[in-house]
Amino acid sequence: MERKNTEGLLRQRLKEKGLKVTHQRILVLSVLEQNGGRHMTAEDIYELVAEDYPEIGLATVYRTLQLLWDMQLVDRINLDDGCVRYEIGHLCGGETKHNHHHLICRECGKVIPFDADLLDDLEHHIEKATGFHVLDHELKFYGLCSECMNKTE
Amino acid sequence: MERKNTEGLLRQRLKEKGLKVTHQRILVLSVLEQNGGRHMTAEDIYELVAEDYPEIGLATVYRTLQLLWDMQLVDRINLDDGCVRYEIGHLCGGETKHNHHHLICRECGKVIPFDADLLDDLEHHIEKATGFHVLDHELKFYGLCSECMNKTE
DNA sequence: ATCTGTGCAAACGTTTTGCATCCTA
DNA sequence: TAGGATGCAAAACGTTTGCACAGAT
Repeated sequence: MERKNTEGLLRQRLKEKGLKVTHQRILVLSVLEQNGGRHMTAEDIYELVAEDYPEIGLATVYRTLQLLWDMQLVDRINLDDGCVRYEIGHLCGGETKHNHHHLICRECGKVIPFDADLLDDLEHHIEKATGFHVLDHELKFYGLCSECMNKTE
Repeated sequence: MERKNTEGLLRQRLKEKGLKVTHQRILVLSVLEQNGGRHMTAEDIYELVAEDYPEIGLATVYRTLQLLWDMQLVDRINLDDGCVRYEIGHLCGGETKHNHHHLICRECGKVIPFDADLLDDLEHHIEKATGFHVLDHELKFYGLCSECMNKTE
C-alpha cells in the first residue's frame, strides 16, 4: 500500500493557504503519525510532543489540531468520555482506511473497535439524494459487551 | 403506527428499580415527547420545564437525562458543538424510528437530518461476529453542503 | 419514618481566548 | 521587517458533585 509523505502534504497545504510551517505543527502531526492506531486526546499529544519540545503550550496543540482537521489531515472521534480524540487522517495513507467504527458498552464503558466497510453505498446515495458531498463519517454502536451481558442475565 | 404511553413506561421502569416517581422526571420526559423532532440540550429542556415548574434546577435536569438514558427512554446525540443533545427514545414509539442520521457541513456547520435504514444488517453482523449486543447507534457524515460546495468551487 | 431526590452553589475538566512576545517568510 | 504563530494565564463552557433540605413511598 502506497504511503504518502505526510509532512510534505502539510507543508504544501500550509503554503497554499499562506500559513507558516512551524516546528509545533510538524511535531503534532508527526506524533499522530507515529501513533497510528490510537485515539489521542489533545493532552496525550501535548505530553508526547513535550518530550522533544518542552516549551510547547497546550493551547498551541488545540489550535494546531483544529487547523489539521480543517485541512483534513487528521480525523476526529468523540467517544463520549468528555474529550475529543484525534488520529492521523485516512487521506494521509495510514493503514486504517477509516472503515473502523466503535462499539461502546453502556454498562462498563469499554470501547471496542470494529472494522466494516458497508458505508460507501450509503455515501453515494446521500450525494445523489441531497447534493451533500461526504468527506468522512463517524459511526458508533451503543449496547452491551459480551461480559456485561453475561453478568446482567 | 402504535404509540406507547411514555409516562406509563417511565412509571413502570422506576417502580421496577425501586426509584421514585417525581414531577421533575415526568416533566423532563414530557418536554422531550412534545418536541419529538428536535435535538435538545439540557439547557433547552431546563428552560421549557421551568415554564411550568420554575423551581426545577439545572442539575436535576442533567441527573434526570442520565437516568432516562440509562433506562433507554431517550436517545443521545453529539453534534460536536460542545454539548450533548437528547431526543425522545426510539423505543418509546416516537414517529422517528431512529434511522435518521446527520450530515454536518464542515464549512458552515449546518446539520442536515437524513433518513436511511441500511444499518440493521450491519448490527446483526456485529452481534454474530463479536457477541456485542447492539441497542442503538449514532451515525454522522462530515462534508460540504451543496451551498458551500458552490461557494468554494 | 425512611431514604431517595432535589436545589443551590461550588468544583471540575476540557477547550478557548487575550495579549505580549517570538519567529517564519 | 511584518504579520502570522506561540506560550502563558485567565476565562469560558458544559457538566458533575457535596450537602442540607424536601418529598415520595
